[in-house]
Amino acid sequence: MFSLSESASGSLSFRDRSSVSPHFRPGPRPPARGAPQGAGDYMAGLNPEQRLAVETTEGPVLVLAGAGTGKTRVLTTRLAHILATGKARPWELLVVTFTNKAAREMRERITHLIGPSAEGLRWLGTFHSVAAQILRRHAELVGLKSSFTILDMDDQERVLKQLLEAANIDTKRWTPRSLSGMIDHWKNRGWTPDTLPAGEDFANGKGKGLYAAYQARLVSLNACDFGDLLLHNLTILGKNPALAEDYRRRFKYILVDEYQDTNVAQYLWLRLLSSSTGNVCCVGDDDQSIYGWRGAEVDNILRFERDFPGAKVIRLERNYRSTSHILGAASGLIEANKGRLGKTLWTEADGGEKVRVQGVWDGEAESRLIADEIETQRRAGRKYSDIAILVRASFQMRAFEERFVLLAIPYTVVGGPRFFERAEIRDAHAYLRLIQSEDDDLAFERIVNTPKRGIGDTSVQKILAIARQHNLSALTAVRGLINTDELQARTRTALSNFVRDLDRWRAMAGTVTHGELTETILEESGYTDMQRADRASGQTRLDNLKELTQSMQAFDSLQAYLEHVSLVMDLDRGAGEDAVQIMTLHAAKGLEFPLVFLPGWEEGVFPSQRSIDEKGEKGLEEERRLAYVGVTRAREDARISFAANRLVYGRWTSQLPSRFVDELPIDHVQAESDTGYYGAGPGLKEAKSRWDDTPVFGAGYSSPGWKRAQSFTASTTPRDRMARNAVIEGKGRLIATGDPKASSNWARGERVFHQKFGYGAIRAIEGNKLVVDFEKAGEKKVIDTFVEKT
DNA sequence: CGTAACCTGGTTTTT
DNA sequence: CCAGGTTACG
Repeated sequence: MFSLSESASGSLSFRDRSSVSPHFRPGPRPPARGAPQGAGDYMAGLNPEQRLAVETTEGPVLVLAGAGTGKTRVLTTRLAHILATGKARPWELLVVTFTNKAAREMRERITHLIGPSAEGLRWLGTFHSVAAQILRRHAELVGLKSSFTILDMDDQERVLKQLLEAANIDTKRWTPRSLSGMIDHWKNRGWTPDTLPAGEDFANGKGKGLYAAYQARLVSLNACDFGDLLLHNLTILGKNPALAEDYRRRFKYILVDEYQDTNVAQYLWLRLLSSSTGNVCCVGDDDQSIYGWRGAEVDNILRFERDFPGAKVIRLERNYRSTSHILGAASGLIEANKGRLGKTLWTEADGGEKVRVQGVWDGEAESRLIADEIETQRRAGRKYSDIAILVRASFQMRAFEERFVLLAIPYTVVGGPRFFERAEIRDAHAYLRLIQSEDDDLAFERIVNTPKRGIGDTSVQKILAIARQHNLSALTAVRGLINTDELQARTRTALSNFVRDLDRWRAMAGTVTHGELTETILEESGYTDMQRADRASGQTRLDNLKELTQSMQAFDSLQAYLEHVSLVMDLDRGAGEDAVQIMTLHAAKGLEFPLVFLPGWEEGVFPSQRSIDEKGEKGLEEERRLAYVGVTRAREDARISFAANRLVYGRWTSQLPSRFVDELPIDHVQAESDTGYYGAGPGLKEAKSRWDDTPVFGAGYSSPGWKRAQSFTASTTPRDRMARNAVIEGKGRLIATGDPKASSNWARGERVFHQKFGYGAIRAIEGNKLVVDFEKAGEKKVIDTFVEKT
């Protein structure tokens, strides 16, 4: 499945030959793709701005590429152009992306344009994989061996937990996870323990010390984490100007994809590898910056012209993906953001369907609505794989999955737990790592008693304590402990068997393939037996392990394989089948679908409460960009929905429609509501409210939800009527009727009835929200339009 | 040393 | 509500 090629210098490049569904291939449509090769031909079909972006090779360039404007095409053509005109040779180009998927796609497309010489693009990869390549060459400058291992988050947290415990810090109050987040954040900003600014801290003054201790521990494990790959680069290049100069001369042209998602460390790294007048081309879209929460600085792209004086800015604004209504809705939405460079997307694809906005009673009704619509579309000839459901958070996925299983609609969840994060895969890797490196204490801990060998926690702790005392690795310590009286006889026997097995496997390593070796280890260690005994999920895990041993065969060294796994490997699962795609909005970036459903546009869900609480206006703007990304994924049809009630963590909560719904320009939107929270105003004739004629939900449906909706429909309180007549105001935007400032006609202590919660008394009034003490359901916050006076 | 009750926290996620 | 982790017991 994976092919590996070794370039002259010994560096490795990987390509995944597995086929990928065509819908995962973004790219401009009208100009024919795959133009015939030959000098100049690669330019055919580019529009003037795209052509300019390709031909402006000298000096700093910022390409602002809006959604669906053919960004990848421009990037690859630009590279082809530089190579075809002989301005540089493949190994003189530095090309960085964020994801492996993007890197892989770029390599494929360049290969398509220029042929096999694309193999020479040694410095094309993710920030992290390129940084890892550089770090392996100079590892000794930061105290590592060039064979260092790269820890994932799990390992990282394990180390941190030990450090926290050693420092007698309450790991409940100060969790390893939050410390790991903190350290990550520091590394993202380019701060080492020495340069950590005052004020940055963890656990009341222990932050700096813990950070330093963690770094020291990593060195002793001959390991580094993801953040270190870049941070160590900064240290090495910063302290060795001659070396940095060397790299600057080497990289004649630098190309950066998704520049809006770079963090400070990545920015500094780029600055070290380029001069301010250098040939640096950054491509991005400030409106699609959605990774601020993990350190991305939109500022980097907003500041580009100041950072690189004389930089040329080229805007790609012609959209080849979506209809004008979709584009209009998305553009209107994003206009509400302040900090942006500004772009106006346009298309020649006029008309199409307006973006449909639908309000429903609850989450269940929402999934029912969407599932029904999918079936309708299916009958009309649309493929399942043309349809995507994009959610803000993964908890929203379950409702759809349940519904789809019920109706036998095929679906795939994109993202989710990753193959290499599964316990069984990590266990197998731990065995391999321990064979590879005696120092890998983390691997030792992981598998010393998996499967059970009678080496319990107390024994392991004792071993680790002794190892630390003598400054030895755990495994080395064990070799000694086998022959002393410090451990119980039974434990010693178990340990000595374990060590003997390890040594035998290590001896085998040279004589058999990695796949065979892994199979032998898993069999002889009893690991497979352990899984076979597990009726519940043992078979799945064994299947996963089978897949693992197979994909390993393609690598010619264990070291190469392990590097690939920790840095590069990701599997395209579920691609190719005809199935509805369910994924988060984040996972959808860069993809496109004919029909896109965007459920859960409710305050608190989207925008998510936390992003607003934690980051205020900045967080809100990022959420809005996320909404923009969501809408612009759609080619023909975008459907937004929101529910009035939702089950969150097992509790019913009343929901307000998202402010983003209000922000959609009315000209491009068709709105409907089942609950009356939004309705058809005078100007929205075509969006006939279902209130007046047909029952809210289709006939034949009979769940409690239906009854609730029915009785709710029948209620005629004044506020209900008001709510139904949602109005269009001001500059042609939908305005929610739930006006927080409307004078309340409720009184504290008043008895009310709620369709879902029953009878209760009003405790407090907050704008249009009431805190009600319900007799059965307890205290709840509800929207006033959903209760009646009794 | 292993299992069962209990508790707690709970976006987004790549490398 | 529910998964994962910790504590309390046998």
